Amino acid sequence: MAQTRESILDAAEALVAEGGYANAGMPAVAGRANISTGLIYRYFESKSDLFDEVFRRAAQREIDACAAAADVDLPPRDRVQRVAETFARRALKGRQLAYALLAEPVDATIDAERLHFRIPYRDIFAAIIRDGIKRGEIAEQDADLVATAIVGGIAETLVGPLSRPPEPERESALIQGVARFCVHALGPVAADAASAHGFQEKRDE
Amino acid sequence: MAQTRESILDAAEALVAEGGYANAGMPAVAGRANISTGLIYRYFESKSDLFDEVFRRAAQREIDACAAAADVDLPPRDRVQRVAETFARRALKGRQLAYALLAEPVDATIDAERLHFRIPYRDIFAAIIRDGIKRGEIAEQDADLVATAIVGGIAETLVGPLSRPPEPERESALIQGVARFCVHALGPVAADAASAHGFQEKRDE
DNA sequence: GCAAGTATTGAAACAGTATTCATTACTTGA
DNA sequence: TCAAGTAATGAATACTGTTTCAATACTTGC
Repeated sequence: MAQTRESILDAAEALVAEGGYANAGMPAVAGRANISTGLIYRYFESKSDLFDEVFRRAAQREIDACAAAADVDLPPRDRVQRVAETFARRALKGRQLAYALLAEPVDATIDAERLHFRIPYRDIFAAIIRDGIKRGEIAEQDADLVATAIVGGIAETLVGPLSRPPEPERESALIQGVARFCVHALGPVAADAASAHGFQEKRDE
Repeated sequence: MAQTRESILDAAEALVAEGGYANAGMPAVAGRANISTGLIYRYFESKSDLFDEVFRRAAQREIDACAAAADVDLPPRDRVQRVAETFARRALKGRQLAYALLAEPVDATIDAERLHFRIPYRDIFAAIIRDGIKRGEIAEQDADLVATAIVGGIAETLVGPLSRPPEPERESALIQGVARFCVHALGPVAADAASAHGFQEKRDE
């Protein structure tokens, strides 16, 4: 029954969202789903098989939300800002799950899944950057590299706060700061506007 | 004998540098150091105790090198660039060890050590940024946040290349790209020079 | 050369989980 | 109601390394 399969996935995700991956052993998943341990193995080859899917589903929701934030008719810098804010805001809402997706130590196999998870983020930013370069609003540069660095920067900035107890009063400043960082990382506007007026970029090319 | 202790640390680090943490079981460490497995436990409480120290020592060398790169009488943006280049260049040289320090999945206890490892890097960048703000060469902003994001950006950018076979011909572009990203992340020069001439920053404060 | 103390050995014990599988309980079509 | 087939159980097992410890070999002071 496909319903049982879903309930296993839901149970596993709920456990991760509550206490992290460390909290999600197979007996615990089974208990949460009101089934026996052994039954899980009729639906999933192995534990990493199961959690690969758990992480992929959770990641996909995040990525969809960011893709939606990117899908607006605004200048590239605004779109980068929107995506960064969406990423950060949602992570701070789903703290434990976000932490598990971003940083919690897990098995090597699942860690591979986590690396995949960052690629769609990178691609969202990279697409915006390429568009910005085409329009002349962002200087020529390696879009993939900068997009990767932006994703890393956001993640690193969030890991600290996510690993500590929530501090709601600081969240808004954090989100703004992260977004600001991302826009800055795009570099100054194309050469005509900035470099002629004192923006120091002599070492960049 | 303190010499035995050293040889254990050296053996453990050598194994990590050759095949990653996964390659460094206690019997392997003992074999490499030409002692018995049990003896390690007269010098170290536990495996994570041992590897905490291995990682700390290795990290300290990297941090010292970056601190030295930061310790020059140059404008803040140049200093950021130097540190970033040093970080990236050294990581690409000591690939396997750098990967273990930056990203390889390890035990939860050792992972904590890895988080500590990034703090000194953050502090190096944060100090430069504060100095730059004081001098008016960098716009007012949360120095710790930006420094954290920069470290995350560098790390994320390196993880991919470090996890794949070396491609020496691309390394120089990678190092330059990373450094460029870091300088950009500092934002435009203070308001008087840039914002009056078209650099878009309206959403930043 | 002999104790007393210290370093070293390595095989065996242990721990924590994932995984299996013989058994039992359902479900369904005739 | 009864088979035949499928879902489900959960205690036993397998596995993967770390950690222990009784036994042994050194070292050093007397």
